[in-house]
Amino acid sequence: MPELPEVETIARGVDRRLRGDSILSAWFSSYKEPFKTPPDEMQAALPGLRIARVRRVGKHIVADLAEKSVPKSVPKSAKKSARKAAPPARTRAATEQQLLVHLGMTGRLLIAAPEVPLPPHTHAVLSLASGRELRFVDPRRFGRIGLVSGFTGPGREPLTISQDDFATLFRGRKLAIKAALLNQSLLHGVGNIYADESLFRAGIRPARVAGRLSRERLNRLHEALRAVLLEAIRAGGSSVSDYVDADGVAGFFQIQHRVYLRTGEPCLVCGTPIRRIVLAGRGTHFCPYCQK
DNA sequence: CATTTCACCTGGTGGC
DNA sequence: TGCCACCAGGTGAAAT
Repeated sequence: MPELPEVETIARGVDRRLRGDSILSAWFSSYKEPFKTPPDEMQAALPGLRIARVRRVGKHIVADLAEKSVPKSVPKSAKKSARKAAPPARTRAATEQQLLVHLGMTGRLLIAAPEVPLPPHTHAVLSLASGRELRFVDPRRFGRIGLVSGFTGPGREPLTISQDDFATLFRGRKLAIKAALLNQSLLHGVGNIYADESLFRAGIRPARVAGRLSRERLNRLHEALRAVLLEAIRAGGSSVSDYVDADGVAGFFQIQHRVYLRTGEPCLVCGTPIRRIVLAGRGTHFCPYCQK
């Protein structure tokens, strides 16, 4: 399901519910695909960590994990502090762990009570101090979970990149602008829907060579992309709870697509039938009249 | 290096 | 109803 707006919506929902909770234990399925970090490693590392914050980076959901602060009333000094001189500052920042979740095409994060039966294709379950479980479910197994630190994502953020930097990304590139938009090491977070939708709004044919687009057209694309992503985030915000909660998979309240999956239907602006081609291996939808 | 193609999976849909 | 081809919002490895 997930491109930037969906992942943003999910990350916000999980953050609101789980921030401050901590991990008691972790279970992982026996498939190997979903894991970027060996499950036994995660199983060993996760218990005791506190979920400090959950946020989105590109299409990734990042949970910042912190050592559970030890209550001061239990000074361990009596036991061991004498043996090793403690390092002066806890410069933990560099080693701070992050749980990384990529939803692939069909991944879902669910928060449920333990007594709710596990849905089919559940690949990870974190038991939390609050008594709830965070579950990762993914039939197609394109999603990934891993433990990392210092994750910044493969590319630049479409919502915050400047017009100048946006234009620079495509300089000298000979690939189609649509393929460039999908390349996560340039911009991260844009997927097939919002690539098509932003190109439509900017009036640009998906097959145009990225490096040959005028600065003016790139500026228009920059703005169209921001606009459609923000609109989608606003629309998605209303259904976060349905998505994240136990078994409510109501899906997203999506904005109306203007070209995506509208092959043969009339363009909403000029009435010309929307055309579908395959570009960069993906179904690509555009209006042959409005997009030049 | 830049770019393209393809494999990786399961499930839903629509035609026959 | 059953069977089958095709499509799906993702990526990374392999090929070009």
